[in-house]
Amino acid sequence: MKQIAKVIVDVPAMQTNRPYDYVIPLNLVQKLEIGMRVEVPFGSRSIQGFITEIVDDSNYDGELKEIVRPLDIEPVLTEELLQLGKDMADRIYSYQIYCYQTMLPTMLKAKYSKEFFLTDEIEEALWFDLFEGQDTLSWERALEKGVLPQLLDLKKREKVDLRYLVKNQVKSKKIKVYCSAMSWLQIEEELETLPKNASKQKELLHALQKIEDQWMTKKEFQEQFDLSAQTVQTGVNKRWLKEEEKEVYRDPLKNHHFSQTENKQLNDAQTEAFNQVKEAIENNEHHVFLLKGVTGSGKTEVYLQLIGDVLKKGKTALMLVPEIALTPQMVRHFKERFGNDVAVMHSGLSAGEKYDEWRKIKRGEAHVVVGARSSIFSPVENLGIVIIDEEHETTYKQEDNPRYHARNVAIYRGKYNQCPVILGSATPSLESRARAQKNVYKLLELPDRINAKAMPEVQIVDMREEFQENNRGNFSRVLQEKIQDRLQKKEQSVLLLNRRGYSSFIMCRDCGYVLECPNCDISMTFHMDTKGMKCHYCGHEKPVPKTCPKCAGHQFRYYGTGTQKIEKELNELFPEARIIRMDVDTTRKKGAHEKLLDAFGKGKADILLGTQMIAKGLDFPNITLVGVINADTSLNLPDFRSSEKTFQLLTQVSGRAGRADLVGEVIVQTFNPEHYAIEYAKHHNYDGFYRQEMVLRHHGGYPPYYFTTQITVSDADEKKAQVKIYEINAMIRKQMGEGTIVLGPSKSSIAKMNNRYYFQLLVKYKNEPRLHDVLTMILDQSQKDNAKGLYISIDTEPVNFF
DNA sequence: AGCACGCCGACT
DNA sequence: GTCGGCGTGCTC
Repeated sequence: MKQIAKVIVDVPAMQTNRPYDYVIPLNLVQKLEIGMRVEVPFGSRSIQGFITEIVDDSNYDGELKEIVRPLDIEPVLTEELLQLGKDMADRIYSYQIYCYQTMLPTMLKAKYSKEFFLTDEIEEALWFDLFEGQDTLSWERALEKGVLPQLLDLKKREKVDLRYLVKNQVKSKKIKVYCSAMSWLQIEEELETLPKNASKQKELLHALQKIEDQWMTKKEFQEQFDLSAQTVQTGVNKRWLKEEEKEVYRDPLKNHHFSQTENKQLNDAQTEAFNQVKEAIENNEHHVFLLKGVTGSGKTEVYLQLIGDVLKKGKTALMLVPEIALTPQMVRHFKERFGNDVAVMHSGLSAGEKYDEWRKIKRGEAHVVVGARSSIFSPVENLGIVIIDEEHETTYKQEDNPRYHARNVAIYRGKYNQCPVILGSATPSLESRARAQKNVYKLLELPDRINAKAMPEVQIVDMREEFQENNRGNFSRVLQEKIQDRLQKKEQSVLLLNRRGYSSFIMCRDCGYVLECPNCDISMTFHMDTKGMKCHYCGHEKPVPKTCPKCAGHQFRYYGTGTQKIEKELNELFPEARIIRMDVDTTRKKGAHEKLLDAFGKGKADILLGTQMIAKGLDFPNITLVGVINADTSLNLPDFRSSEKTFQLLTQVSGRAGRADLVGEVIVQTFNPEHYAIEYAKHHNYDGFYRQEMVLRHHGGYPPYYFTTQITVSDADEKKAQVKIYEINAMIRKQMGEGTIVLGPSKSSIAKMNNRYYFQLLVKYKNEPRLHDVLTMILDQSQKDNAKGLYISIDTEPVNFF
């Protein structure tokens, strides 16, 4: 019987966000499966697609085309992931094709190209001129040579034609391995014929007799039998050794050795939490647990033992960690417990390494996946538990299309697989904590640090007083004293620079002019390393102006506290101190992050100065002082979550001090010492903060009391974007019910980015069954606008407000 | 997203 | 009268 494949094609548009039917050619009938990538003709092109279904007949009126070829031998998406992608696209107003592509390593994304080829005889001179003696000519090359019009003309006269190519990028790493090419007897004969003084070669032959048909690399050969590279090469040249290519995984951790660790004894609270989740595992029940444990309360050990439990049942485990917390230290915990059964996925891996880790998971060679946001899509089967550590982190929400939240995907997969989901945090998001309050999630608490150590003492320093006392620097006198004290005691200090929502800029001293990016509507950032100005949004760079563009003044004042500036100040205050600076600039290179932390851990520096990235996963015993240089830059952002984020950050860094037998101390410098987020952080009082913040959210009508959806319109023409947002605004307001609040429309706070103008609208609602249809309709109708360069984007539950 | 088809202005 | 601009709609 004729088989039809339903295919989601690689065309990201609302009109093509549905399966297209294709005939499966006879020779592929048994070979194609759902979840495979295929090449299909689409219009006049040839593109990639995903088979989502295989059926017997089609409703399509026209003539069906055939699938050209499969791009995989095995499916790359499981049935679960296919379903997930479909549901997800609908919920977050994205396209299925975007969702599927996000689920896969970039290596599995097809590359497209097109080339000209001859269909008829043309003049030899002309052919040579155009095709340079080749059969085909790529579109790019034709463009480069400026012969595109000529070729298009030939195409019109049917002398040449265009061919569309879909290139599969998949490349496996291969290494050469060697094996003896001779039998024992042959080797004996060979030994006879060798001259007496060929002692090394004799050694090699004896070695060959020992290994029989075992394959190994040259290097392994050398090491095992203590031979030189030259000797082995002689063996290869004399054909004593045969050569073969073997596919290997790129192993980013090959130079690391992990010793096995055993389960640690759990304390009462840990045991209680463990048992509750274990029960869900045993009964194959889906529950969401909110594991609230202060820093150092041993959440990780609970995770490890639960994963161990899941593995014993023959199932798999998914563990999500924020990208910046995915440090070698963190990974080590898992590798030490589960060895090679762990696959690690993070942004530091090359495309090839990511693909290999992905394949290990896909083939069931790794049953535990530890990774950042996108690892939630790992192709694991038989899922037994999903853990999201630091669940409050906003990095779990992807900021561009598809705008998914890993936490929601986790819960989806937990339901699908009937397994528990654990959301862990010392400072849960208000949303999650509120759900636990309503018993939607089960609350599990680890209230104490494992070693029964008290939380560090937090001292708040009022920087306004420092200013009045004429201390204009970034270090209060108290903090200076404490740092000096640690230097003497040979203990380590960590200094955090809160850079959220913050940038350094320059201002004219005469007229107050601030240098702005010509493409975007924000001030440009001054960079110490290049001594130039840079725009954070579009990357535009220019030198610091000599004179003010507005008033021609010569004097500029440099504002802001970049890490480099603080480091300089620190150097002047403590010339003898050894400082490690950690920020985007010093950690850009691969492995730099690890190196710096490692150096600090080994005591090669006295002070670690850094941005947000040092707030997590730092676990060194010798740190007894944590200083927060500017607690409140994140407090005054136009974002209803600014207090929550500040509280989380302060609590997070406080946990870094004094974990071992040394007492920790925390100094928080601020201009708002009486702010409740800072007050509650000082007392390590999450519950107090939660209650107060909930009251404010209730008054303001914000999550978790309301759901939010943001609609953004952008266009190169400000007027067009504005007209469109008002149009949408009118439509939404007409359709929405009583309890729904629509804020805006308004200009985005960064109204212009990359020469595009942004307008937005925020819908706050408790129960709005029609919203989904209205928004889907708006997207359906946006096709023409899209073609003209006007974009509409819909963000459900946005986490960052511009 | 591309690409073809189709309807209007500027020109050989 | 034709070339080519872009606006519109379709792609199994």
